[in-house]
Amino acid sequence: MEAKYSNTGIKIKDAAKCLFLKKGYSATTTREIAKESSINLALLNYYFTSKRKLFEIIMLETIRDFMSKMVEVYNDEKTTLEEKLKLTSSKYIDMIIAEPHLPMFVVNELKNNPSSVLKIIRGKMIMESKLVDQYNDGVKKGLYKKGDPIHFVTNILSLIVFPFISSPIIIKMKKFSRKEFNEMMNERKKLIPKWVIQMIKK
Amino acid sequence: MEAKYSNTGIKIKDAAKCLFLKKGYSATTTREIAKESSINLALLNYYFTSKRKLFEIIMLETIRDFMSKMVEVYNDEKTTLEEKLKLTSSKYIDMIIAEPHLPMFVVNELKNNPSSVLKIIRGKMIMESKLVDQYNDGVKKGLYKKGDPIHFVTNILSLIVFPFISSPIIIKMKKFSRKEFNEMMNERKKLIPKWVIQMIKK
DNA sequence: TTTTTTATTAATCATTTGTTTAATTCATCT
DNA sequence: AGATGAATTAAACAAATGATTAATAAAAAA
Repeated sequence: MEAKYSNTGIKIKDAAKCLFLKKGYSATTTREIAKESSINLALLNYYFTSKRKLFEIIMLETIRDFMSKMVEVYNDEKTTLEEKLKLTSSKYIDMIIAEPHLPMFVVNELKNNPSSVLKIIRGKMIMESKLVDQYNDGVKKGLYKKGDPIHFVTNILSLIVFPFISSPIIIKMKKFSRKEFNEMMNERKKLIPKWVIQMIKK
Repeated sequence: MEAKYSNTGIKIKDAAKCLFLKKGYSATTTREIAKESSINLALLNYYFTSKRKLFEIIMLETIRDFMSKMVEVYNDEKTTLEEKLKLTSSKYIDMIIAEPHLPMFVVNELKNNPSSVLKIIRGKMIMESKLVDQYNDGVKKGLYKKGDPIHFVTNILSLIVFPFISSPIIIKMKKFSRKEFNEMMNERKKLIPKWVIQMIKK
C-alpha cells in the first residue's frame, strides 16, 4: 500500500525531521512540512497517514540511532574505562556538533512522552554495560571511590550534553561565534575524560 | 486601564505559568488556560491582550527570578569558593525539586527565542562574578589548574541541572520513584562541590 | 495499446484556536 | 437610589490547521 522508500516519502521525512528537531511537534505545521519538502500537502497523509504518525516514525528512528551510537562505545569489550571515556566524549561531541538540535529534541520528547522514548532505552543498556562493570571493578580494587555508578554515568553525560543545551548562554557570556563555541566543545573532548577520572579517583 | 494585580489577573497568570512550564507555548491553548484558571476565555485578552503577551510576561518573570537567585550566591563577598559551590548546589537543587519543569522551560525558551532570555542575563553577571574571581585567584596562586573559567562555571551548572533534564531516563535505569530520584539529587548537593574541586585542583 | 494500479494535485471539510464584540452583571461613587 | 465605569459573559469571527475527497497524471501490468 505504501512505498515507504519512495523518493517523495524520503523527501517528506527529511524535511519533517529537520523541522521537528528545530521547532518541536506542536510548532511545526503540516503545510510547512509540505512546503519544505516541496510536495503536495495531501501526500503527507497519503504516505504517513497523519502528522502524529510521521512524528512517531521520525522520533523513534532518531532516538534509536542516537542511543545505539551511545551504547556501542559503552559495551566495547576491548577498551579500558579511560579509553571509553575518551571515545564517548569525542563521538558524542562530534555527533551533536553535526546535529545541534538533537539533545533538546530527545530531552523534550522525554518530557512530553517518556514512555515512547523509554521503550527504546532498555534500562539495562547503560547500567549493565561494560563501562559500569569496569567502574565497579575499579571501586572493588580500591582505585576509585565508592559511589553509586548512576552518578558516574550521569556526570559523563552531563558534562558532554549540557553545554550544548545552554550554548546560547555560553555564546553570550564569552561573546563567542558558533565556530568558537564548537572549538570550546572540541577542547572538552580531552578535558572531560580527565575530569571524570579525577572525580572518581581516590 | 488594566488591573494587573486583580485576583483574576493572578489566577490567569498562575494557571498559564503552570501550563506553559509543563507543555510549552505552542502546545498550550488559551482555552486550556481559561479552563484551568476557571475564568472566561475573553478575560485572558482583557487582562493580557494576547496569548503571546501573557507568555512573554510569565517568561520574563520566571527567568528573572531563576537567574537572580543563581547569581546572588555567585557574588557573595563573604563566602569562599568552596562555600559558594556548596550553596549553589544546595540552592539550585532545592529550587528545581520544587519546580521540576523550570530547567526545560528556560532551556526551551533559550532555543526558541534566545534574545528575549539573553536580555535578562547580562554576560558579565556570571563571568565577572566573585566566584570566577576566586577561581582565577586560585589559578594564579597555583592551587588550581590553568583553564578557561567558562569550563568551570559550565561544569557546575551541568552537574546540577542536567540530571533533572534527564530524570526520566535515570528513573527508568534505576527503577526509581520520584522520591528516590529527589534523594539522589539531595546526595549530589554534597558530591558536586567535592567533584568540582577535584576537577580544578592541581 | 489498453487496462489497472499508483502517485499527485487542487479544492474542500471540519475542527481548533486566538481574538473580538456586544450585551450583561457587578462594584463604586455621588 | 441612580449613574458611571470596570469586570464578566456568551456568542461569534476569522484565520490556521490536520485531514479528506474526487479528479487527473504517471507508471506498471496486461
